[in-house]
Order: sequence, then structure tokens, then C-alpha cells
Amino acid sequence: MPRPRPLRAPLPGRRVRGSSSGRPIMAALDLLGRRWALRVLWELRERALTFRALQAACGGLSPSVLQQRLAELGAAKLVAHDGASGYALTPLAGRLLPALSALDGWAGEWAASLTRAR
Amino acid sequence: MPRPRPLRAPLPGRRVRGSSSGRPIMAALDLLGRRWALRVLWELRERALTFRALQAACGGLSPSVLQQRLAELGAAKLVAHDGASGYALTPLAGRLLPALSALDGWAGEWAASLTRAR
DNA sequence: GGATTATGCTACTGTTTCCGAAGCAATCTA
DNA sequence: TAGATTGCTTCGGAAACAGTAGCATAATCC
Repeated sequence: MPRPRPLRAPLPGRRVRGSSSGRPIMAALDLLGRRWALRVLWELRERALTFRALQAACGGLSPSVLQQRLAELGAAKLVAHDGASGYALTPLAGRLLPALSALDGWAGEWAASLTRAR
Repeated sequence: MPRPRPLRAPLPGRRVRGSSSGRPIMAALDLLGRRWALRVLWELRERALTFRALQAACGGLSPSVLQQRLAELGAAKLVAHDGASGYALTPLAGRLLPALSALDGWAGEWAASLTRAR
């Protein structure tokens, strides 16, 4: 029989990888430091997407991995699936968007800096 | 003979995982969405650390992975090793700190929100 | 000088995670 | 009713990661 996949979503207040303190930032770094997690949030930043549209937006990542990330982000209350339009950020995740915007802005600086250095 | 490890550090302007656009944000999401990458930056946010101190600060991650992440972050000019005090953020990475701060602040909200929901 | 310590790694062996393709059941759509 | 779409699941192979051990170099102590 197929062993049920574990789903160890890091949440604040729990032990997470590399930290037993339970500090929220540690859980956040663990959750968002998994492959595709940040990208998924980024792609959902301004509209909901269906599973397959989200998969395409992320450059065709494996559905198995997408499903796993969505389950983790769902357990963390960052993403929810509303029957109609697909997967969308929760209001809680919406408050994370300024940080993602900051990252986007920084990435521009980063690129400029690396280009100058060449 | 030891096969030379690849070191495919995502950089702006290049094809990265899940995006061929070369847009800086995509490279950033790829680079920082790797295991321990964000955590390493976080641990270095206010002081330089030696390899081993950094390893301990990250809860004892494998030296092989730490070495890999440091090489990638080094290629991206985010981390540098100065002979004396160890590994430190570059000024460029310093400008990423506000985003990490925002993430830290948000994580607090996140934890509070999840606690209320229980 | 010899021993001890700390440093930055590298090698090796397993486990976990991820990829990529295929396919399936349950809706919608024409 | 025949597609088309949606959300997933399964599976085998590849890549990434974990964990332990150990090495070479340099500084420090006696």
C-alpha cells in the first residue's frame, strides 16, 4: 500500500530544520527556502491560477512537487484553493508581498551591480 | 580523479530553473530558494562568521552543502570571505537586509495569526 | 620543537527530494 | 455524448542533501 506522504510543513512554534527555537522567522526561512516555494508565491502575487496554469507559470515544474508545495503552503495558510478561480494567496500571504516587492527591487540592483562588474 | 563539481549558480541575465527570461527576480528566486541559502544570509546579517561558526549557527548543516551554498552566494557576490573574520555579507547583500527584515516582521504576524486560528 | 587547537574544506555513503512522463477520476463544455 | 480541463497520483531515475570522517594548513601554547 502506498505510504501516505508525510507533509512536514514548517510552522512557527515548532521545531524546524536547523532550529529548535520555534521562532517564526526560522519556520519562515525553512518553508520559503524550499524549492519553488518563493516562486509559487511570486506567480500568485496578482491573480489566482489553476493548478496547471501555475505549473506552466513556474516553467513546467513537476506536478508532484507543486502538489507538495501547495499542501505545505496551504497548511501554513498562505495559499488556498477556491473552487472557482484556482489557487490564490490568502490575506496573510498578501501581507508578505511587500517583502517580495523589496526582493524584486533588490534583484534589479543586483543585476546592475553584476553587469557593471563584468 | 575527483569530478569537478558543477556550480551552477543562478545569476541575472542567464537562464535559470523555471525561467529563460533572464529577469533578475527569477535568478534571485532560484538562488535564494535553495536549501539554507536564506538562512545563511540571515545568520550573517549582523556579523561575519567562520565556516564552522556558520555551520553551527545553522543548526549543524552538512559542510558539503554549506560549501556549495557559499560558493553560489560567492559567485553571486553576496558573500565574501575575508581572511580574518570569516564569511561576511557584501555591501550588495547588505541592501537585501531590509527585505529580510520585512520577512522577519511578517513572520511575527504569521505566527500570531496561526495561533489565533487554533 | 612538539602538541594542541582552529580553520576551511573534501570524500564517502546513504537518504531524501526532485524531475519528467504518463495516466486517471471528476467535472465542465460543446 | 464527445471532448476538454482540472486536480491530482504513481513510478523510475536523477539530482540534491545529510552525516560522519578526515585532511592540510596555520596559529597558539608549553
